[in-house]
Amino acid sequence: MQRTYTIRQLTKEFDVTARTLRFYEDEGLIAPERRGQTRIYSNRDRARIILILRGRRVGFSLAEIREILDLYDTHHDGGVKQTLHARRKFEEQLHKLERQKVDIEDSLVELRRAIGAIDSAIADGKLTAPSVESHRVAAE
Amino acid sequence: MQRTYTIRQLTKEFDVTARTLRFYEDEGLIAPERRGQTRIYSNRDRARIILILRGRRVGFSLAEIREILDLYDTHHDGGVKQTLHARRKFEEQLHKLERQKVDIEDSLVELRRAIGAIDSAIADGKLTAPSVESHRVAAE
DNA sequence: CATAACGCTTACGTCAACGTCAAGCGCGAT
DNA sequence: ATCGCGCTTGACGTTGACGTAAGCGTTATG
Repeated sequence: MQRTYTIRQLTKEFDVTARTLRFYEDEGLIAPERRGQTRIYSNRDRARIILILRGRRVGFSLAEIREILDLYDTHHDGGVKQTLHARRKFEEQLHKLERQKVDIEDSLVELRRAIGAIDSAIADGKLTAPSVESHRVAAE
Repeated sequence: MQRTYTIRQLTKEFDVTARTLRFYEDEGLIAPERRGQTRIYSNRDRARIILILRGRRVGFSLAEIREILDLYDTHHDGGVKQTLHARRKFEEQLHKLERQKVDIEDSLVELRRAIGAIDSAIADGKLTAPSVESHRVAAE
């Protein structure tokens, strides 16, 4: 198991640009070490990137993602107050995602219905007629 | 069942600004009629708005949403080619949403795990100690 | 040793999705 | 008749999430 990664390795693995990874660093989402100027990414950094990209795919803003990452970092060594704050935030995200899941399932149902309708129209031969633009429209 | 709506009614119903609805019109997502200058939204417009907002919530861009709406409009009266194009596009969206659903489910699992961990820490009384900032830290 | 290949910083550019004025029109109530 | 309200059309501003170009240092390869 590799311990460290260059920026280039990660860009290829996750299909993001180096600009993006540096930007995430500027925004405080990751903090790779340096050997001189050069960034050295650890497995921890890599794990965070995976979380970031998944968060991005499900529609979280970078600010929200940063907040979650911070909570994961700090809710252990903070006091009760910090921990309860983290719990509340986690539940917020939870509810947001649950709503989103419903939206997605509804959309999936509709899309499958639309595709099914197209397929049965094709099966019924209702679409074998060429379009309006057909060059055979007047023959028959 | 109401047949038409003012812009204000819709902004209240869906909690969006009038600016947003006008913007969607500029972008070709809806096309309400006019009584003079004033926009009159039909049930069809309203249905499209519902689709737009749900699409937005699940992370589609307005361009993607417009494409889908256009497909719903035109794949009926187009020829076979149009219809098959629509089918392909619908399947693209379908796969995108399925991937997204997996991401969401994974995120939900993690969030529930994190919340569960917090809860058991609390139940075990491992969090009753005040934070570092405590005013009683030196007494004992 | 020159020239990629990779890495860095700084800084301006871009695109989507609206927000935010500014200025004006129609119209029902006072 | 004018007040204010709601609606309208520009047009510029803003925010998030990067893209892109300039310019430079380091490593490796023919």
